[in-house]
Amino acid sequence: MVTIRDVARQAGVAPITVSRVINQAAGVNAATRARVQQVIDEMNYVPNTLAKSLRSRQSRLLALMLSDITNPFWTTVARGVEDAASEQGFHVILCNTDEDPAKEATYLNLLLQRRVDGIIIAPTTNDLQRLAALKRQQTACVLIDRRVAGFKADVVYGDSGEGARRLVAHLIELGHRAIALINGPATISPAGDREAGYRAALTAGGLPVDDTLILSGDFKQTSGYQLARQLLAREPRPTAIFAANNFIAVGVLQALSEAGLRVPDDLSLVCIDDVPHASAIDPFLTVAAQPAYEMGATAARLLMERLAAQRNLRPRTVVLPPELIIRRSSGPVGQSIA
Amino acid sequence: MVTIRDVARQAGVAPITVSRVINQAAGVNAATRARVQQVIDEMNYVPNTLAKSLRSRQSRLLALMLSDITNPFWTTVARGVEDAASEQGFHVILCNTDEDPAKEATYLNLLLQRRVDGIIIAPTTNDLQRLAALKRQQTACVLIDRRVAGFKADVVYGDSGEGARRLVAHLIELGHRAIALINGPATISPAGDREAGYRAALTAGGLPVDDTLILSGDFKQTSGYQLARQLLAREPRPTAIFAANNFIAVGVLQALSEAGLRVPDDLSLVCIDDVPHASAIDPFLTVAAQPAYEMGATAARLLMERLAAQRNLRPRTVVLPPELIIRRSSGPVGQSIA
DNA sequence: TTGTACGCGTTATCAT
DNA sequence: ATGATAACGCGTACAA
Repeated sequence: MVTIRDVARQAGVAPITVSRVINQAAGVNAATRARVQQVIDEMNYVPNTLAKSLRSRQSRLLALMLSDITNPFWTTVARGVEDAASEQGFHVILCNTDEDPAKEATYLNLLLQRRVDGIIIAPTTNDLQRLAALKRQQTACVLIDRRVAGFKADVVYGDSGEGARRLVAHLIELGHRAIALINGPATISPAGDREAGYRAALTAGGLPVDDTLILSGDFKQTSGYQLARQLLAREPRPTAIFAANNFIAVGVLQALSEAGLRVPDDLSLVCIDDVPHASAIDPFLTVAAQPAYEMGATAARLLMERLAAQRNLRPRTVVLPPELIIRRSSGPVGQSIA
Repeated sequence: MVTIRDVARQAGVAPITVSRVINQAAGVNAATRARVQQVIDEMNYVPNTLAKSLRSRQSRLLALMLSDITNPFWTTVARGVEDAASEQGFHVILCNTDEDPAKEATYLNLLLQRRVDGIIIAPTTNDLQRLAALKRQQTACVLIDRRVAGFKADVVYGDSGEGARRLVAHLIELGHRAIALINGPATISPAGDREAGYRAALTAGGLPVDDTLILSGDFKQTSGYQLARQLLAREPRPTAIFAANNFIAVGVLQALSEAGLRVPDDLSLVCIDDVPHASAIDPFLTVAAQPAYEMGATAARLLMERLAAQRNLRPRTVVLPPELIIRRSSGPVGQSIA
């Protein structure tokens, strides 16, 4: 493998001069620069980022730790992160935690060893302790989608509380009174936000909150499916379901389909996070779409800004608004409502 | 930051001994090992992978270059790669090329500088020259989903030619005779395979091939939408459309929806690659699903196996079979067929 | 403008 | 079983 020394020898200059040419640093005679550049090309010299990083103490490597790259929401976040990062020559390591704290810990460990410059993470739990290693190693960090009380870091999340409020208000406006909530795990902030928004909307609409209509599982299709089955077995059954994310909504649809029920004729369904291509496939679903791409890009930019800053920046919080997408006015409410 | 020397000094041993403890190498007295380990824990020592990689000449870093992380097919591939890699302590850098050769070249360059151990790539074109740098730098490589004639590397792809054949045979069995193909760019091998499968199925079914029914764009929704509109304007219009991938199919659905046409009543639609959650949303679509997760995991394993091998392995090719998923027998053929 | 000397943190090699 | 030395490839600090 060709090294900077080989190039230097061949060009008849010192290694540092080659270094200056590579990094487009000032202080190199134009003629010298041209000659060195030519040798670089001729020899197919490829600078070694590893050595450079070791020396400069920055890897230009970010990590994105999320719960499920299969979910279009996270996919879009990842794209936002990746685009923003590559604009500034950063690379992104992708890590799937699967909501598993053990996996999360293992990854975190390895990433710190690798000296990534920063980590964008959607923590599996709101446990402050789990992120302590980041502080110890002084690795920059941005929380995405999920807040962790007491953890000093930049935070980027969608205002899903507001999204929840508007979705439920929409249902109330359509005449629904028995609106169920199928939520994710209470240990992460968006679940709390969404339940709060749900409660606020009911109260604002003059409706009582029926705690038995609030179910909690995780943010996956299976969970949505199982909890929906529980709801559908009730007598009378709710006339509308608010699914706390897109995968839960898909699970609900699966349960409805099995029960021979249709949306919106038999039951209304709304959720947080868009279901991509839903409009092309079956445009019934009203959703509060979070600006996933923006969330990712914003997180990456905050992180890189922090890395570039000379002094320590104060932790910043960015809350992005959701977009309500009403694909079809949910039509008449089903029969179980008087 | 604590270094291996700091630990060594504190534990009263040489750095190399600490190294042996970290790497669980043989040749360290149990008592010494325990003492060193204790110091490591006390001092919160985090080994520096950068330095390790520089010295050992391996980064335990893979890269995955694909065209669109937004497509569920690629998402699933990515997950397979990531899972297989992390099993062996490798990290994965994710790169979106957007089918843009310039982006691809830029990424490739940066990845080589970073000394990634290997690259899994779905090349934007079948241009051998574009991958020459990989050879020069002797960086291991696995082609995924797309072959490049003359490029000596492991290849993993789905047998989408067979998938195409079976899908079209299915349509013929249902009585269709005017079956259109909306394909991706001819410059990449899966597009060629799918057209070949399409032609083979028609011929085997005793039907003539009408070249005007074969349209080619790219593998994105917009392309599928536009080409579908062209097809629908024809008189008589085809009774079935074979979309060469899932995003094209979604574009077709969009066009159909705008035209007030329904699947399968007015027109049949089949495609390569699954549309996730389609079954829960509207189970009409017959697809030939490629084993995306397996493809990713296989590619990663081939790559890591090659890295671990002492000697040079011959290039290997793995072709994985598609799975035909018939979500609902496509029902009676529309009226435009006699 | 260009160059010399050294260090970043680790491991390979060889020695004890 | 343990250690001394050098080297991986580059950039900083300082010198010329």
